[in-house]
Amino acid sequence: MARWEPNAPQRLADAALELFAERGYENTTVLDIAQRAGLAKSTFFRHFQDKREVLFGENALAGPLVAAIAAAPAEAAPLDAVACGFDALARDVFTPARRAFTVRRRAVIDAHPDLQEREALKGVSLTASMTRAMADRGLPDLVARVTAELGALALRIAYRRWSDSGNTDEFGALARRALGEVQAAALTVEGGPGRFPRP
Amino acid sequence: MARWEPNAPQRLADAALELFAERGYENTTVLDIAQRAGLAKSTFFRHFQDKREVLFGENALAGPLVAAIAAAPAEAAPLDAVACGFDALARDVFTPARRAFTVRRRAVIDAHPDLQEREALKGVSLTASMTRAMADRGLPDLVARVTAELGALALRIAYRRWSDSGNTDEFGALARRALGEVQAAALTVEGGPGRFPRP
DNA sequence: CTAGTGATGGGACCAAGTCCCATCACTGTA
DNA sequence: TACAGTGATGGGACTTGGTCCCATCACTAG
Repeated sequence: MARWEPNAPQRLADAALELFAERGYENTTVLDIAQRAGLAKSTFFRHFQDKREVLFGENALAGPLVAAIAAAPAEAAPLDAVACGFDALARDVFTPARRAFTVRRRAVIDAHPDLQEREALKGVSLTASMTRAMADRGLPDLVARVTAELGALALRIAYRRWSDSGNTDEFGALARRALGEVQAAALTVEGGPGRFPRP
Repeated sequence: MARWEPNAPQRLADAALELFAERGYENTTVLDIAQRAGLAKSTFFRHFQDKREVLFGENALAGPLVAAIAAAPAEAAPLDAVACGFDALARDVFTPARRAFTVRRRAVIDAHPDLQEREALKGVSLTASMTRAMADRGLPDLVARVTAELGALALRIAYRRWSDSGNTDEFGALARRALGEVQAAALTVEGGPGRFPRP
């Protein structure tokens, strides 16, 4: 069924990002956000669990990522399946059109610990989803977990670079590069039975 | 300088854990906690940043861990330095005497998302500390980061097992075992240039 | 005995978040 | 056209987390 003005959640999220960027997260009231969106405070909480969630509500990450990992060839190595997931994100989520939004959002989150805390929780949740996805591919639990941790690390690195206003590479390239770097670093950490730095 | 009744923060933390365990985190107000500790609400916020922090205030993890990693032999492999850190935790923090407390705390945290969110943030912070500690040992940034992530994973696994009421092993043994398992899993993930499962 | 110091008590105050109910726009049906 | 039903909204009352400020208390040094 339609509404007066459609897309209330989107309008709220836009208003929130604007206000957070203008005067900061602390100096912005939920009432402020709702009023700028032309809505009431109670309507805000009908669409978002709390004030922080307005910046994380989309959370369209886990879905495409898990689906693409599941769809990766059965014989693909663990981190290759992760790479398939990253490709899906580059295609469906982290598109060039959304980069400007992400850059602003990044700055807002970096400016307030409450938002960083929520981001940390989202990260844990996403890693758990990746772990399940890898386990569903038949990997032993711990291997799935390590793969997910390494993948999550690469994703954070790539996302951070993509959110950097000075960077114009597309997300797919950044993600593949980050994954390769993490893989190389992991090999160095293990470095066979030897020690680091090698004599 | 002394006070009326000493150890206000400890009394508050004890009262909070009791009340959270009795009636749940949601059904316990800060006023309840303060009154059970024989203090005022404003005194609670003088000792803890917020209601969640009363369960995390100690946070004595990073200090000993970082110090022991720094003190590890210069020629030790990255994960061996991490193992030194775990030994320090077993000696100074996760002592048998504190296990009962940890078991109760674990149950409380597992019962409420707000506390899990705070725990996630503490985890990120601890991983960052480990990353710096490894970087200070001269490791390249990414190698330090991967080492810290793998170490943090092993720590979470060991801590979870140690907090399990059915387990009576000392923390040191659990940590060493977890670290070995994570290392083995990481080798499987990498598995050289090949694929998994290997044909 | 007195002044200084640090911790505490307690109340006013703001904002987050919950709850509930009236109201509005729209839809399908008679 | 009239009317009931549905889902989203408005708005106010209320609880609680969290901040701020100031008076007060216990203890200590002189």
